Amino acid sequence: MGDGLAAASHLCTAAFFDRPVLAVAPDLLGATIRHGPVVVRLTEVEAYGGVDDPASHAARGPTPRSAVMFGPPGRAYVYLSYGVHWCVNIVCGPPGQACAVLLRAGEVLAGHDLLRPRWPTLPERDLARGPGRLGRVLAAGPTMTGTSVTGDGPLTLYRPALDADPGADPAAVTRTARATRIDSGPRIGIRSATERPWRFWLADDPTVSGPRRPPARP
DNA sequence: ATTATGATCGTCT
DNA sequence: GACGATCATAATG
Repeated sequence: MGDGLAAASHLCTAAFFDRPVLAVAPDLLGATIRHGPVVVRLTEVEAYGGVDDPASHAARGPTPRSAVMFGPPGRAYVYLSYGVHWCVNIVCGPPGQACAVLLRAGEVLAGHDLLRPRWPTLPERDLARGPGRLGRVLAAGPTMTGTSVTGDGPLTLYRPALDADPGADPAAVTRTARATRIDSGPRIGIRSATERPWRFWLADDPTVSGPRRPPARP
């Protein structure tokens, strides 16, 4: 391959996403997502709990927009944020639960030739820092909604390089093989269910968009 | 460094 | 017609 992906070229399977969203979300940290020549290592995600989560777009049942989340896991849900930014989620869990993981930030590993001319002054660590900018470097758009991220669509997700056993059962892909600590805290930019610490990030990673320290324990 | 504001449009009421 | 799972820019301490 020659682009640095060799150590991380294990596809995330549909079974990887067919687990509780609170298990999938932290397991996506350190994973890489690719669209064409652009590759990003994920450093920050948020879990959304579907029908039981007031902060989720799926909270009030299926609508034309949220319908994809009610379908099978491993597909992309792309929505327009504030009329400006296209943000990427991955559907998780069994059909009907409408759980998803919002990809919030990452480190660009490949594709600089394409990206750098378009944002010549943006600091390296900011290229995919925040869900809007991450969606931007991935060229996310509405037509991506419903496409699979397990190999057949424009977006492809690869398991973390440190989870290197190709035959491992998805349920065994845990933090035990991970070198980096994971922190968690409240999700960003929402007004309900703010008590749920469902935002996850790689501790001390400079590409994380929000607060990099977990809230103080009372 | 932090804070304020405009942009901009699909989605749902 | 109102409201965002946000970001860039400008103004201010």
